[in-house]
Amino acid sequence: MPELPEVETVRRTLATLVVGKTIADVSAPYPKIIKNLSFSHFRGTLINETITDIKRKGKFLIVVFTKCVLVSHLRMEGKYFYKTTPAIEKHEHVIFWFTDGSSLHYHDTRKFGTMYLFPTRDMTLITQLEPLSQVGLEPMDANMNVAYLKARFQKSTKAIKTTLLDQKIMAGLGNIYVDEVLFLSKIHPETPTKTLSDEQIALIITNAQTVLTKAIALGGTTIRSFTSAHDVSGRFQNELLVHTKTECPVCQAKIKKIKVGGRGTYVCENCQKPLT
DNA sequence: CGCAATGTTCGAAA
DNA sequence: TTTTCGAACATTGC
Repeated sequence: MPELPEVETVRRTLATLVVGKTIADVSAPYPKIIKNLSFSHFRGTLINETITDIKRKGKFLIVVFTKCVLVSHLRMEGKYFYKTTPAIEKHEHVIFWFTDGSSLHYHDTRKFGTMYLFPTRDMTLITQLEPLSQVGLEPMDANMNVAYLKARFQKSTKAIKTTLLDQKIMAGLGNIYVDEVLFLSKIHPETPTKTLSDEQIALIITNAQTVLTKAIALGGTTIRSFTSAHDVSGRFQNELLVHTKTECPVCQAKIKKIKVGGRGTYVCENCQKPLT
């Protein structure tokens, strides 16, 4: 469940469940999820730590403890399950056990997710280190504007969809929302990035803000139900205009499914003018 | 059996 | 040297 709105939904849900909890122990049936430390160092640093806040930057979840910070990326299928019974299920790779007997289980069928633990709570410092240092401005950031994107679009011959999926440039959009944003902006996903006009760049920013804000308000998008029960399900899937669709809601033309940068892409070639 | 899947990264090719 | 492209990561479900 991972584009910005889904991660934000997880952040909000988790905050109500685990802020104030203290770690009694940590186990990791699949420690490869942890990237910057050995599991024993990870575990040793977290034991006795209390969660004070949960933040987010782009698609990264940031769990703030008393003296350390956990940065977690869900990639394609990462999920957190809060439990009051100790059973460990299949695909749960890292488990945080709290002193009150409850626990937080990181579940990820494809094992693509990542975790980084920093032994400090200086966010200014952590933000300057990998992986957060690579995160670009979010569409709703006060500093996001046409000049910022234009400077980064300047020399790129890549398809605009591929560029918008690059988190170093603009953070937050993933495969679903980028299709929606380009549809609303009437821009074909294969348009070479550097050929976009200022007006089109402005449209991309406005529409990205609109789409993400609305998706957050609706708790994100839940399409394709993966294994298991408990899952934070959103309602934005009912608002999708092109992604997963077969007919354009504006002109009724048939929506095409193409491949852009290796990703399944939905486009109305009547509303989103193809190149030349 | 083959392919695609809400993501990112790394090596090879251009 | 820099940028682009596609395979790879690991697993499941259609």
